Amino acid sequence: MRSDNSKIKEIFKTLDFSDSEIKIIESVFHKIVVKKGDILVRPGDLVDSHYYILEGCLRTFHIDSQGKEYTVQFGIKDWWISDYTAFFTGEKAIMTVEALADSIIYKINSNHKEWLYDQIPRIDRFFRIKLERAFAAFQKRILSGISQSASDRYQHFMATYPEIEKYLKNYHIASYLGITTESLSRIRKDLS
Amino acid sequence: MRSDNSKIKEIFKTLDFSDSEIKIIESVFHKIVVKKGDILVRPGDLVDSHYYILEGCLRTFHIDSQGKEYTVQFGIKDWWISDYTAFFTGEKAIMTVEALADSIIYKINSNHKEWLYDQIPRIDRFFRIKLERAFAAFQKRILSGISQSASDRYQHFMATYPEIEKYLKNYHIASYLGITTESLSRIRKDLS
DNA sequence: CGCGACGTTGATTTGCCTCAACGATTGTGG
DNA sequence: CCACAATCGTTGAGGCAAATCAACGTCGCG
Repeated sequence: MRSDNSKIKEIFKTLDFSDSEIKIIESVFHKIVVKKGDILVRPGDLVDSHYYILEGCLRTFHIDSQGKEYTVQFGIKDWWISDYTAFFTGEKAIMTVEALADSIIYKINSNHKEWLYDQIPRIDRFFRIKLERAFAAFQKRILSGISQSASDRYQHFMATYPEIEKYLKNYHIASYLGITTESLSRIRKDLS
Repeated sequence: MRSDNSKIKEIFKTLDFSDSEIKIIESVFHKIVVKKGDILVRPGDLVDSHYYILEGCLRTFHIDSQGKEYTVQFGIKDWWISDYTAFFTGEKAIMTVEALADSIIYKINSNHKEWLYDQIPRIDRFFRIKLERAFAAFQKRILSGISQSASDRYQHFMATYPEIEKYLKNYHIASYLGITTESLSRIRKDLS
């Protein structure tokens, strides 16, 4: 399968693989095509999958007891997404993972991932580095959350992730910033 | 050196090493003893070290243009600490890492760490798993920050990390929660 | 076309901040 | 070891940012 082959190369574009390694990797990645609005993970699920976004946009969010939504992460092309708390710790999901646009995803499950680490050890390093960068970004976001005003956080978000904007409704952004849609509306008005 | 040897085993307690591996690891870890108030990383530093806390307590915090402090992370026995944004990305530090008590630290620098990954590949996995757990904890903290009131965040923090409390002043906790010391004082009053 | 989802605006309330003053605690030098 | 200063924590009054509640305009889609 030549075309799937090239997708695998795209996922791990910083690594070079032999044909036999590509075969190994292909055997544990599964392509899923989802439509806007589709849900990949629901609260209470056991999350044993990690998702690579080849195309489209997804978000991970939590719904509290009052039904309010809080977005923890957006993901677009070439990002990985899941409910990481559940995926890494084995706890049940408290998050929902939802497609914000028609998307093409490559999915790998937890056991297969561990197996893959054994088969091709430099993939361990690959994911460690991905994780390091994501971790650094989260640290910055925590700092932003405790140190900046809503307006500053909004401007910072828009400047940092301009490519994501086109997939988002205002209420997605508000739920990411931890403010209401009304407040976001007023912030946008003040800035214009 | 029998005693240093045992410390290495403590740092990597989920792994088993041969004597020659222990020698390799010892050669890249350096013990530092710091006093309460000592600074390990300053804003503007190139951060090429990762710190393992054998004993004591440290924190990583940011100082904004008005001189206000925002604590991003505390660390106690058996935690790792640094300015991760700087350490992972190679950017200059925007954080300060400070000892909140007399502490015993084991320090490894970035190049040595990469070298160690090559020498003993399962250490890659060890750090990946550490990072996964830290990442999950950060995701929870972000959610807490955007979804909970200051009082809820305070109670959640105290319940989750009771062992850290004894090292902290109230203003440390306030700077971690993103509130003022006055607000924290009032929250404590309301809860009692 | 008509309905539901989305975004905006206004009035009011609330949670946390700011500024200021004052106890309590800690630590240090005489 | 005490005295005193500095640091830390608490309390009060007032202000501001963002939430809440409510109404209404707009847009996109079945």
